Amino acid sequence: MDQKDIIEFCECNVLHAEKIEIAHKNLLDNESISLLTLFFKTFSDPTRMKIILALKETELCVCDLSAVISVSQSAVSHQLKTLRENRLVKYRKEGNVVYYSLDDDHVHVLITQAMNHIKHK
Amino acid sequence: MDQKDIIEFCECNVLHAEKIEIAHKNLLDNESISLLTLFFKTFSDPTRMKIILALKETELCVCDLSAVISVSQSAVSHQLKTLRENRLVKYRKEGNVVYYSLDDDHVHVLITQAMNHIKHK
DNA sequence: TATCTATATGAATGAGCGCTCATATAGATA
DNA sequence: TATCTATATGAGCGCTCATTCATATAGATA
Repeated sequence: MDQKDIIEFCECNVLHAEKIEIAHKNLLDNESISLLTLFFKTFSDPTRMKIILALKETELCVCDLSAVISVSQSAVSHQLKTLRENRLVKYRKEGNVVYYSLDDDHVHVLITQAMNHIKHK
Repeated sequence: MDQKDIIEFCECNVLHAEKIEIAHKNLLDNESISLLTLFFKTFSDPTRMKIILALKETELCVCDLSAVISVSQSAVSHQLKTLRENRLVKYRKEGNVVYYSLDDDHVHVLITQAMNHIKHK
């Protein structure tokens, strides 16, 4: 997209060409934007956040998770599916019990940083 | 909440008391969970993400933002309101032009880390 | 094989939210 | 003062999604 196309989109006239050019360089392609926002969306639900926190140190079966975070088994299963699809949890089966654990430990680094950000506001 | 209350919530019986205790210690209070998930939710919308990326190096007026990310002025204004309420952007007025900038530079550290996480999957 | 149990999943529902459209507001200028 | 411009905002619409409820599935046990 060149400068002319950018400027023609806007309905007003107070455009700052140099700043726009700088800003434009920091944008990402649509696929990256999509991946990024979907990633953050995974952390934007209380039930999923509780699951991730609960799994910080130990694996848990679905029943354990349901009990610890006080959410119905079905709701937990639905959210585990989302977390699985986003590769944030993995699981192992033992009989008909399924044990879930974090697929990526350093996810908690992100959460901790977010927490610090909130506290300092 | 004591162990008994936790266990009574669940409808099945495969509970692992020791693991549950460990998991329970890592949970946060409801207010912290709410703050955390709301924070992440702010980053889960493509328009808001584009605004944050565009403001990485330079301030921009609403018109610039609208042009750079190819979103209507009204939609940009609505999302800027959300970003303002979450203290992620600040603004200064000059006449009837409003210049927005990031209120917290190290937000980009979080985004970069999320990006790395996605790439390594 | 028949049943019990742990988990998964489809459908339906209701709440949240991002957009558009119309309009309000505030500052600048004639 | 009257109008023009940049931005803000309320209402309404359509879509997404988290939950519940009912049921399916798979492994274990009798």
